[in-house]
Amino acid sequence: MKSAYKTLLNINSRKSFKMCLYNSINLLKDLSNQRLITQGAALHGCLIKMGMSSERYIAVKLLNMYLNCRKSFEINHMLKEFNGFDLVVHNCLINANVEWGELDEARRLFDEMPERNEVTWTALVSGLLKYGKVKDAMWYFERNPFQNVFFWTATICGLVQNGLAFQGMKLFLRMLKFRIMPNAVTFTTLIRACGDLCDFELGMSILSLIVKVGFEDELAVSNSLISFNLRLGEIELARQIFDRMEEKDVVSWTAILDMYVEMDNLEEARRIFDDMPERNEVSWSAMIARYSQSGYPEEAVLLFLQMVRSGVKPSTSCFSSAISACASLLALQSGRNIHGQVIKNGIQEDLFVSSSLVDLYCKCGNTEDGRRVFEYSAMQKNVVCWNSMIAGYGLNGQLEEAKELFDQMRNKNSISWNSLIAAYLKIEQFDKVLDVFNEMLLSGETPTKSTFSSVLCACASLASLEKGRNLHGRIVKLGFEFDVYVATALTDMYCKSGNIESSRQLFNRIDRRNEICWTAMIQGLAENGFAEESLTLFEEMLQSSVAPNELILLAVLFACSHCGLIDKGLYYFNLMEKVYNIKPIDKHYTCVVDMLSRSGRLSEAEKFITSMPCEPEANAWAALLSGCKTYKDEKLAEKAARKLSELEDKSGGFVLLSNVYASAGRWLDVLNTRKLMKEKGLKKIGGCSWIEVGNHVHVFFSQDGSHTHSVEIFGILELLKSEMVIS
DNA sequence: ATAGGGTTAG
Repeated sequence: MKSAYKTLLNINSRKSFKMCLYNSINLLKDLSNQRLITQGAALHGCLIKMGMSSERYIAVKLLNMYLNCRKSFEINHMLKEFNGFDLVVHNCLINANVEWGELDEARRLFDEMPERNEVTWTALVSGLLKYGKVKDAMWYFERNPFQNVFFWTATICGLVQNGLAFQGMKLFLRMLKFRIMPNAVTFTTLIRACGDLCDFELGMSILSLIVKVGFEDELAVSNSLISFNLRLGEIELARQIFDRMEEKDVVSWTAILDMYVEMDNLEEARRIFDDMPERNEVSWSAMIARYSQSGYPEEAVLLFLQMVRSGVKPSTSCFSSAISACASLLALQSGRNIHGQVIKNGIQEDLFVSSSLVDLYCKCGNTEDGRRVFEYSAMQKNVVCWNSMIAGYGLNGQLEEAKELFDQMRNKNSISWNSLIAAYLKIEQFDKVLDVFNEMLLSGETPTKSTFSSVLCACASLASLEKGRNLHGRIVKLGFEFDVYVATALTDMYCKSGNIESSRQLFNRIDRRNEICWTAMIQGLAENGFAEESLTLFEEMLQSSVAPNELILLAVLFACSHCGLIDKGLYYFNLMEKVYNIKPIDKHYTCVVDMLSRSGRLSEAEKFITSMPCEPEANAWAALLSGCKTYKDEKLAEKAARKLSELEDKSGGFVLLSNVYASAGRWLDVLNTRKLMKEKGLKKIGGCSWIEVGNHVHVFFSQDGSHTHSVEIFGILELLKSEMVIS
């Protein structure tokens, strides 16, 4: 286009007037579409010089260009040139107001017009649909006296874009009854509608129509068919269509890029991206988004930087994907830099951009800046923006703020509820999790898979088998039972409530097991005393394609320790770095100390704990101390207790130590230890147990008052005792 | 008037 522009400016008078006029109009259209106002104004100057600026077509195109760029001074100047507003000028104004989102003004113009044509009606109806005013649009639709393909196609398309694919299809049938011939654009819209409806059969009937009318080789039609097939998982068909296309454009290439993403082959997608004959901002944004969504945020940010460096102006989509990638990386500084670019580009009110910025600041622990972005984004914020802010407060444990915002929300969706539930889960207010879940059900919102995974997690923490079973029932009804996330949460819940049999049954029926669900089962078996089975399962996992992780090895070591399989435990521990490439953390070392201490290999345990490359946890010393108690090693016990009291201000170590002294008969030391505890203000925390009756959890403490109804409970107990004696 | 790209929860 640049060369066309140069040629035109260098045009000399020998060229025919008509030719020049034609070229100018096309060029103005391009400049206007690309918002190249400087070049446009220069061309305007040339046209004035050549005495062509008041030529009717040219003048209209110039007006359109200035409207597109919202240059009010030039717009007013152009409007003065026209003698009164005729139909065409009026249509231009309506289109521009729709573009600016000034719907009321567009409607006012429409109502004022002395005469209207099909363009006027199409502009108004498609404008209303663009801003979601479906009812109003359909009111005008029924009253339009002018019928043509453009009008019908625009309306069908508007309905589809508002998520009303079925209504769109119905309108298409009416269109056929009116004997209006669909064109290629109509068909691309219809194929998209079939994709929205996930209806392969319907898509195929539309395709048969396309072939019948002879549009199957149209570029846009083929492109829409590629994405239709991809959406329905027909990867082979998508590929076939792409391969047999004679002409391919950026859209085709960008669509086929998604095919490889669908096949989990990001390297190949990247190769397509690098080898594409042409790229535009959409191709860039597609690739950046795919990296970010598929768990490769570093690549997403790198590609974004490469895009900026290569001089392509990032679109708002690129910005939101790049910011989201920074959020996953917790890269606050890079995120701030991009935020600066956002402000420079004047797109801080865009809801996609501001939502991802809110998320970025909150994920990085800065809810104040998050709130600032939230406040300064668009006046009419959408659900996503609100949800990001609520989830952000939740992530940082600011429950009051989250709840307040949640209560202010008018249009909540399931994610809003899930965010609040997750927030309570995070601060371990498990009862609140269940309360909010009940409120959610009462409000009529349908729980999703992630709702269940959160609520089940709360049940597992409460070891509330009754509620967990209840949820399981709902899950079965909704058909979520074998979703990996839900099934894992269920498995974990049953493990934590001691119902290992149900866990096993569930686990065996999960087909695509990920590392999280293996961890849950291996850990659950180990903690419930099925250590050997747990290790067998671990061996089974090693045979599958899932690689072990930190947590699984922790569970494995735990199992070995509880099974007395010390050498096996040490064997796995040694494999961690060498074979599985996992650097042991303090928790793994603690496990090994525990393992050695339990079996009485105390000096080995001591050697191990002192040669650790990282600082031992307090629990490691506690494990050693506990071993000392079992095997009556007072000297080592004193050392361990000292270390333990240096690391944490809890009573556990002192209690253990005094027990060690007691079993050795050193009563004076017992007294001294107790005294020391008192001086430090430490008190032994009593154990507690609980039982669930009906909908209520009853907690019993081993020491004080124990239960609000303990007098009655003990009374009944005495009564039962006497009954038993009598019978 | 169209086909390809965007944000939030687990």
